[in-house]
Amino acid sequence: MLEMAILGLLNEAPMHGYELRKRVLALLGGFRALSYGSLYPALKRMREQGWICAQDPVDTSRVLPADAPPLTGKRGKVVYALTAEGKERFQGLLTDGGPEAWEDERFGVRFAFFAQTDVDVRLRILEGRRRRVEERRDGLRASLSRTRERVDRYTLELQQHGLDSVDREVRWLSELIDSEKVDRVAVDGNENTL
Amino acid sequence: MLEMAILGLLNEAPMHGYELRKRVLALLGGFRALSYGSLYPALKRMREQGWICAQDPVDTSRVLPADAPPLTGKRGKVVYALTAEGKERFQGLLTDGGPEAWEDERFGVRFAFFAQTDVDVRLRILEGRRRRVEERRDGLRASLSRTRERVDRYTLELQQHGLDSVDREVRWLSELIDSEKVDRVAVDGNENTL
DNA sequence: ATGAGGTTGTATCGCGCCGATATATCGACA
DNA sequence: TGTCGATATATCGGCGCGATACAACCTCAT
Repeated sequence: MLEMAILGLLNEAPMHGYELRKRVLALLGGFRALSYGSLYPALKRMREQGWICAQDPVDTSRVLPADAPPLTGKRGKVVYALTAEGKERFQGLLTDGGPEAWEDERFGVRFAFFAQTDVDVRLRILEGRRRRVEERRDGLRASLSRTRERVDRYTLELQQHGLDSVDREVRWLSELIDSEKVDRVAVDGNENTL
Repeated sequence: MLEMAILGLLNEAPMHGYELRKRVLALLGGFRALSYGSLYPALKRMREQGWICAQDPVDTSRVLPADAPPLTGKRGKVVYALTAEGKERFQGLLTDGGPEAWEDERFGVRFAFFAQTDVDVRLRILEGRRRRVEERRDGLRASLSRTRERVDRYTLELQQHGLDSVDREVRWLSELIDSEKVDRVAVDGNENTL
């Protein structure tokens, strides 16, 4: 969800919408897009919620000539910043390792801010995510082996490619989990190695 | 888009919504989901468009007792079938190799019905798709090499994984394209091999 | 210097799609 | 007999997208 991405980026520095969008796009590495049609409504919602506040300079430094046009727009740059509640909210999201954290929509954003989370939460989310993806993989595998003989080449190819993708994600997650466990042991100084 | 998936499946056999959903899920191999919140409105839209018609038996075979409850629901199974216009529409979609055919949302469905399309359209779509994915890959690569030194491990890992995914899709598409070209040469009997 | 084109920047509209939810029927099995 | 799970239809609120409009600014060739 956008909420966390916006909170996380504004937590680093105040920004206006346009830059926020570019940063989110870069952050997620193409995992998810972010259109203006989502961004501005989201900012509005979050302002109403009290997570963020908007400093609107309207560029009063510029003097308008007397015969200025109707100036219907008069939109100035709006710089957004986190409020105290916003910071609190973001910290809450960081600490939360609940099931929603490993669903498709949230996982990417969640992962992008892993550096600000502690090892236990990271592991919980990664393992939850892996279980989730494994379930999908098994479903796909079953469905594929059931229909393998009865469908045309392209349907097969598509399903196989889908299966390969989730398979790859499982492997990726497993590597990350292993790596986290090594780190944790190094930090814990060896209690319950499992 | 759902429209084509529904048309394509109903083109094989009439079905009711519930089964339609299962078939679409299996067809796309997890590429896209399909919730009831999309399905039923889509069916409604398509009925209004005249692509499909609904045979509603309402189960009149069953005799209601005189003291029957309000029967607020009284929903019977609705079997949907393609109309002549619907078949025409589906054929039109199959023949169309326009740019929308290789965008993310449509490509999966489009590909699932490749068996009913001819080689030239298949090649056009596959090559369009490859160009599209290559663009994204190059953008990602550039962004990654720009920021590589300035971001934390997890952001890097996420972006790298995203890049690997699109890279993999490009390779997949290339194999498919090669394979199509071999087939075409075999059929054409060798004119303009390129 | 002027004006064309590109980038920055804010904002809205319609609509597709999702998740959650409500409701009803049917078969299986205890 | 009752209850559970699968089958089945349908709606609601809300999010996110693509398209679009608008406006200010910068650069660069003419």
